[in-house]
Amino acid sequence: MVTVHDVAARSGVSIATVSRTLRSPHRVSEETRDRVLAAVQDLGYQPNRAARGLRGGRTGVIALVVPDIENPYFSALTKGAQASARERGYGLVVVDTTERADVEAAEIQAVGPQIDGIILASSRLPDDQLAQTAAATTCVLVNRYDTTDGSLTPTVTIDEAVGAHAAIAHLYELGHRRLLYVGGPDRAWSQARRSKAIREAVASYPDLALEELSGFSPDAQGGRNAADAARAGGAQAVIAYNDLVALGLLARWSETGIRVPDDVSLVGFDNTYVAELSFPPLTSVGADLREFGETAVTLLLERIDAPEGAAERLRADPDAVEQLHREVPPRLVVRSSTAAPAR
Amino acid sequence: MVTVHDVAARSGVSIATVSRTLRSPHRVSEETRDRVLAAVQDLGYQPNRAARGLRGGRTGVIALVVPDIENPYFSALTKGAQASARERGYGLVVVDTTERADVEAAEIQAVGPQIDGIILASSRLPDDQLAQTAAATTCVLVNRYDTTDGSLTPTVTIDEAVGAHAAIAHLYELGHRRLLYVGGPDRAWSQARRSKAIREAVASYPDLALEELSGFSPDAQGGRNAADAARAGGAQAVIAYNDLVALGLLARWSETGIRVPDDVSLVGFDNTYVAELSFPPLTSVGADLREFGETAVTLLLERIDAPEGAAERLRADPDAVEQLHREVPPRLVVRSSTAAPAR
DNA sequence: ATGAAAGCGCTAACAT
DNA sequence: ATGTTAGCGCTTTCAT
Repeated sequence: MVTVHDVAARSGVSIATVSRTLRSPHRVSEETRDRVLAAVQDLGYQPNRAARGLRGGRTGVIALVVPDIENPYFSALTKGAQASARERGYGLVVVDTTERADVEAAEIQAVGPQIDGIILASSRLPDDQLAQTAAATTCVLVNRYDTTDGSLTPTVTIDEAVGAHAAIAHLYELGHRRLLYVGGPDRAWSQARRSKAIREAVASYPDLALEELSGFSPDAQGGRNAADAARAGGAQAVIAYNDLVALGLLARWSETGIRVPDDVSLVGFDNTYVAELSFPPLTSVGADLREFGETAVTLLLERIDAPEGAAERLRADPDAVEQLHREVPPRLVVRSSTAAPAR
Repeated sequence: MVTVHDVAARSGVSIATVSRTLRSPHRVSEETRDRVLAAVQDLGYQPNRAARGLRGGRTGVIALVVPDIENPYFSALTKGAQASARERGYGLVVVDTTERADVEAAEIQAVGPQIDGIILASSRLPDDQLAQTAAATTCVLVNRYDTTDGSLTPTVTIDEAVGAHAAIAHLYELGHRRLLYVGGPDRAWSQARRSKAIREAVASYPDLALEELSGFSPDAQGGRNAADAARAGGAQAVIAYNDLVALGLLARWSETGIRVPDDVSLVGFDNTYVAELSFPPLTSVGADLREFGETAVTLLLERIDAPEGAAERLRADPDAVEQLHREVPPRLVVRSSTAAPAR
């Protein structure tokens, strides 16, 4: 292992100068700097993160906590976060909580002291625990708000209203007037928001009817379970909680001879890559998830690098508070699971 | 932050005793141990990994390097590795190389010194670079061998022969006699092995005919691209390089009115969760990928914890060398994409 | 502009 | 069985 001492010896300076050259180059003469950097290069010196972390209180590592890394939504998010963290010289530790709040809490506890910050994606923690975590750690929330008054926890969310309007407008223009929303688990934070956004979007069209089913697990099995009930009401178009639910609906319908989009149009949410895997490929509403992950990392690193007392300054500045919350507008991607209703 | 000093003060012992209580409990009197552990509990003490790493040369972190975390194969692998690492008190840093060998090399370089070991999954490195990396770091290879003579790099692979035989036997028993294998990229390490295993399995049936197409990208697009050519030869059953390719074939065939399994049977590889997403769901051959990830972590930690000189002892013991290489037998999971050929 | 030295939290000799 | 202490590699005052 190459250390500062090796570099110092090689370039004929003290270890302090080596450190300075790397951390604050302007405080070192140009001549010395060149010599040191050359030695760094020659020796392939890599500062030891553990040592740096010990001294400076920073570890150069952040954590991303997700409910299920196998879910395409979170793997896309992880991909973006990972790339962004790497680019900025941070390591990314991934924690999969297997959808369990207790595991999530335990892991935050265990990993918290060893890292510079946490990204909590679709946290399953109850509100009070979330607020407590947000207060105790440097963290960024994805797909969830800290509902505490005056909370300064940075947040990245989807603008559900934009997404819902895009989906509803698309179906309306195709000529559908009887819609059905197949929702996710009633306890899910996104389910409440998404459902509300869809109801509001529908309400802006006086001649649109909306039914709603909910309580299905947010995966393909949930869609399969919903499939028969979803056809009972005679809706012309179905909007699913997410792409996996949509694929479940599609699979079960295919078994029973119901054709998409001939018999019923189908729209998914999140626009994950699985939307392109099915036949027909799925029309879906979603933001760029990788970008989503990148944004979360950016926000977190801003937080980490913020000088002490920045929070107080923020609290005073209402504009800055807005900066903390990024609400990303999703796009509608039309594929062939939606079409005009049969006459 | 709670340190050993806080725990020591609280329990009225020295910091050394605190450390001992945690590292080697048997070297501490039972009475003291209880007192220290109580203090640890009360204060919520968490040993600082950076400090421990600095002292002992261990960081408590391992890295998993994958070509693409969004690929369901690697996200399942990651899930297993993550769970296993966490269980044993290790952090897991995930690195996504976006399928690029240069990124992979650079990341191994950057991350190597800061961690205790690396799991290289489906490495895209050329043989010589891989051998060099394997020699220079504590690492475990997944889905790839270090071809160096006498290499002691632990390896986890799929037993392709078992998988191929299972798939071919299944199709044979259904009555198919004309088969087609749609292979992946010609340069891919798995493609060569899989293709060979399939040819050998087919050869054990005198009345089986096998065609082969290859060079397709290992994703749904690759499958779509292969779809038309795959029908040209008139094969009764198609075996795809992996599930994504199979889904691509399926999607394109559905567009053109070709029905699975009525017109052609279809088998995927890897048995990822996407195999269950399609209609019809995919018959697929694969090992339990989470277990695969767990095995890799186990092997790596054994390596990390191995005392100095263990390598020499290993080299002397031919049985132990076998232990280094785990070849996992996959299972065939029959779903409805395979059926007897129409008469 | 540069160097000497303290110390981050921990573990492992060494001493008692 | 327990305490004292050196030192891992680094950053950061404080001197010079």
